[in-house]
Amino acid sequence: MPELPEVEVVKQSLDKKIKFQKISDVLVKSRKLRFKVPKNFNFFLKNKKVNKISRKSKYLVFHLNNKTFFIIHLGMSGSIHLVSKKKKISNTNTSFYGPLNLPTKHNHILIIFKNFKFIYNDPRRFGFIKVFKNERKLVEFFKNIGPEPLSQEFKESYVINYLKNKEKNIKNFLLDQKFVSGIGNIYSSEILYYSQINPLKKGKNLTKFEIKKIIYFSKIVLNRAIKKGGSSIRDFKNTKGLSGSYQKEFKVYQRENSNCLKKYCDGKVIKIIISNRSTFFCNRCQK
DNA sequence: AAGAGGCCCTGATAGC
DNA sequence: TGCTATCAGGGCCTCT
Repeated sequence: MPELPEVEVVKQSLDKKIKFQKISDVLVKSRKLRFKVPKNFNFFLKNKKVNKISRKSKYLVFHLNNKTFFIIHLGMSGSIHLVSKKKKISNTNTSFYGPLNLPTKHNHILIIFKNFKFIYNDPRRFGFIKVFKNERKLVEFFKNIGPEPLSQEFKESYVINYLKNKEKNIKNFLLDQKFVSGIGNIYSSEILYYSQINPLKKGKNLTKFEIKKIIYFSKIVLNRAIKKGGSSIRDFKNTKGLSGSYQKEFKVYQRENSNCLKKYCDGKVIKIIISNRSTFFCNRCQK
């Protein structure tokens, strides 16, 4: 689920609520995530304060007061819930992502604060948690992560140089976190729709103008999605309020066989599989 | 070295 | 009702 906009929305909500709060305990119900939850996770967090939460790519980064860090990646199905300890769970449960009601299954990690519980839920267990003893180790972990699409680094000269002579198609490049970090399967299709580029087009064949459009619309689409609280699909029918609404603005994603929404284009949205991932585009106006 | 494909896991949904 | 197959928003690893 979570691509850059969703993780950013979670980060913003969390930062407000748990900044400067002290962790009183950690309960690991299941260590079996994408990578094993470290054995010292409880010891590492207990009695520390969360100074800050930031986002890097699709990772949430928790800055602890003794200059150590831990990160959470939500994988495909991870979500975070804050539950007030004082009032009844059913009334006060706050979901920053996913269903408003707290799931009963797959609540793998509980981080206990003074007045609330932080719950990491992840049915598919593709998410993971890692800890870092110092900033150097954290930076080392992120060394292969490419520039943020919303940053100045993601600019024309960088992209032109990167895609030069590359056979790989642009859809796969947008999913390649080493090239640009934070874009996933939904937003890659949406960005290419706005850019009017066929997802199968090879990196080396992109024109300067097309590269400009990709950079421009990456920023537009992602910023708009953040503003809309991210996208909630699959479970969006039974979520309210705090879940995102950008799915209402999808132009191609999950719109297979529908008419292209571009003015004066009478094409249809088609779905193809690229590297085992569904890809949606208009075969008339995306060239 | 670059690029394609398999795989980790559970749940929802479609089709029979 | 119940079976099986297919598909999900990610990314690491292996193979060519």
